Amino acid sequence: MLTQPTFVPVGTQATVKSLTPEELEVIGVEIFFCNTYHLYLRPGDKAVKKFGGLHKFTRWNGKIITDSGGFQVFSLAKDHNGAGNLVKITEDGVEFRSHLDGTLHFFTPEKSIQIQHNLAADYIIAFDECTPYPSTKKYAQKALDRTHRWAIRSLNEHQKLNEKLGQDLKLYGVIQGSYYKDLREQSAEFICSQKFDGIAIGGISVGEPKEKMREAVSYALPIALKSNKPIHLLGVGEIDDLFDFFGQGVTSMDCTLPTRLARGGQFLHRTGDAKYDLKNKFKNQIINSQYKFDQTPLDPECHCPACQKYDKAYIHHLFKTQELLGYRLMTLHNLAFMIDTTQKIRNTLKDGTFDKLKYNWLGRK
RNA sequence: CCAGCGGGAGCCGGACGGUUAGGCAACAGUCUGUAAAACUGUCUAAAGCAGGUUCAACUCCUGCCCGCUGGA
Repeated sequence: MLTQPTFVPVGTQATVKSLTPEELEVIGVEIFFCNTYHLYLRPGDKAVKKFGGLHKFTRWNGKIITDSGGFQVFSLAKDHNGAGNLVKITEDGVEFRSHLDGTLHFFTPEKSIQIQHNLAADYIIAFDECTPYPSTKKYAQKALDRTHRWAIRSLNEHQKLNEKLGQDLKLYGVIQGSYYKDLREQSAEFICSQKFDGIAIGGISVGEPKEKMREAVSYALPIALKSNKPIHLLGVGEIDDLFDFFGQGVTSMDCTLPTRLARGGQFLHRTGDAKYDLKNKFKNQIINSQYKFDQTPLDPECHCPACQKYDKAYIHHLFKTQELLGYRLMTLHNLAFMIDTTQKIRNTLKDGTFDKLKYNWLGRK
């Protein structure tokens, strides 16, 4: 299991977009996140199984964690550019309409776990329902109870398959409960009482104000910590989040942000002793005209291959011209920035200077 | 010199006797378990020039100017 603060990049379709596994290794990535729903649709979990699992398929020597498809219960249910509702939730499971061709698919907790065992990542996640923000308490309670029943079904199926297939995958249970204190506590108690290998906190970063997100975590985290199991935050990863949550004992978090920001043209950086700027949040747009003649690296202190060799003017140009290399260099850099920052947090948590580092970065405790 | 076609934002360009696109570029912003190399916003002005017809002209007519193509 993961034992120290780890940032987990997202590689939904068995690839961290634009980078090779070798490049991930170079910048210090230890693990990335794949998605059950997407890989079930393409190339199909059976196909991946035939290839010998995700590690052999991708040639990635590090760790892999797969999400259960639970987030898609939330994501595909949202109106997306006028597209209709693609999911239907029942006690037994969730009916998905493929976003690719509209075909119907039904995920039960058992099915999600079966797919994940076929994909054969190192860590897998119980099937849950990620409730939207805002949700009424009545609905949040109903969804939570259902998620708990699904948790047990996931756990049972998982234990069965580990035994049957001679695998040793580790399973995370997911705490839900929306933004209600008692529900979060109730969920944390329940999930921690089960035989999960790790505890994930989900249903956060779904469009709520950041304060709300911190609150939701604060309800569940103290209980989760008592379990002495690794704690994963699902879908969290702004720079301040790394400090706030790793600092409180969270073991890992995954987030699409650094890779997605990179493709959107925003680079993460910290120049000198700049305090956390609520406005720019350590990021800037490389396509802005101010960088056209800027011959300094994205971040002068960064040791990633992109920063060692290339300057902003060049990457600015690559983005202006929509050249593929631009997306690659920016992704490389943003991930390296996340990994390096996490490494600093690891180090200072060990030597007792974490608070100082955090204050230095964020200008607050 | 003759003929044909054409002249509209920085560029391309549809339509149309009324209220009048759209795209690109430019500039800025947004993104937290990826339906995302995406999305949003700003720029929203004019019709080569001079007349004419009309209640109303970018649109129809005349002349001139300029460009492209073809022909002498």
